[in-house]
Amino acid sequence: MKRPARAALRVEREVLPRGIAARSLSAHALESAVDLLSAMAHPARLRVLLALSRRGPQSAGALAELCGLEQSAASHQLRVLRDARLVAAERDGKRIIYRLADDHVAQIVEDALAHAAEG
Amino acid sequence: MKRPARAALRVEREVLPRGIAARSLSAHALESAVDLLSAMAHPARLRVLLALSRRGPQSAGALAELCGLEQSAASHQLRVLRDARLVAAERDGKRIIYRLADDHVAQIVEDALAHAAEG
DNA sequence: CTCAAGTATGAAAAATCATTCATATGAAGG
DNA sequence: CCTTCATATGAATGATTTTTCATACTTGAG
Repeated sequence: MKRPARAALRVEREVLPRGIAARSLSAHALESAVDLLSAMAHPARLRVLLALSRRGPQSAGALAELCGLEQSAASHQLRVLRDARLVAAERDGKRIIYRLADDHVAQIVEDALAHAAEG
Repeated sequence: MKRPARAALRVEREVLPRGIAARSLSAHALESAVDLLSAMAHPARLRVLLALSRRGPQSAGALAELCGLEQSAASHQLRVLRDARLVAAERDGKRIIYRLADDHVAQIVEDALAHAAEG
């Protein structure tokens, strides 16, 4: 650890009723970000996202098998991911094909893994 | 059932037929990533990270005020962040100064917010 | 040594989340 | 229709997290 010893120590007594951080970005954006992260913060769901990221769109059943999940469990997790708009679903005959909602999702997943790999 | 694969690393589940994910990603890395994301996936904690990212190192008390948290609550959340190694703490007199553990953390926070802002 | 400021900790209640099992829906084929 | 495959849903239980309150620790001042 390094010592700050500089201006940082001076900053604390500013009059901020409820905090700048609380206001400087919309509460909605922060909530959305939390929802996004919450949806990713689960082993099975992260696996699903990773599988979609690396192998492309897959059916619910294929994802279940790829990730070692029971059918029902997979479906529940996929619903969480869908609700959080991390994945999109499309029916194809009997199957339902899932894909990542956008590139940003893959980006965050990869960043998180990269960070984890370092530490 | 799972069968003994080559000893070595303890792989919790191996149900991926010829899975890229199975090989290229250790179960440990995935768990670490989940821990990282879990620690960020909370409104108060994300606010703390954001405050640290945008305003630099702060004392526990300053963070509490910036984020609109009670002392005890802030301390509990800071412990979660510390345990997950997202922040580092350093004592300075009576105060304890927190800072982001590394740039990767800020990166992920900003990515998540960027994504949230879009959708 | 005593006190106050700044922070941390522990325990218990409350809230949220995960897992499982059973059942329901919807699509295609006979 | 009836059956079967593929997927979703709901309810119940168990586990984990959050929140709050009270209290303890540490440091600098006097």
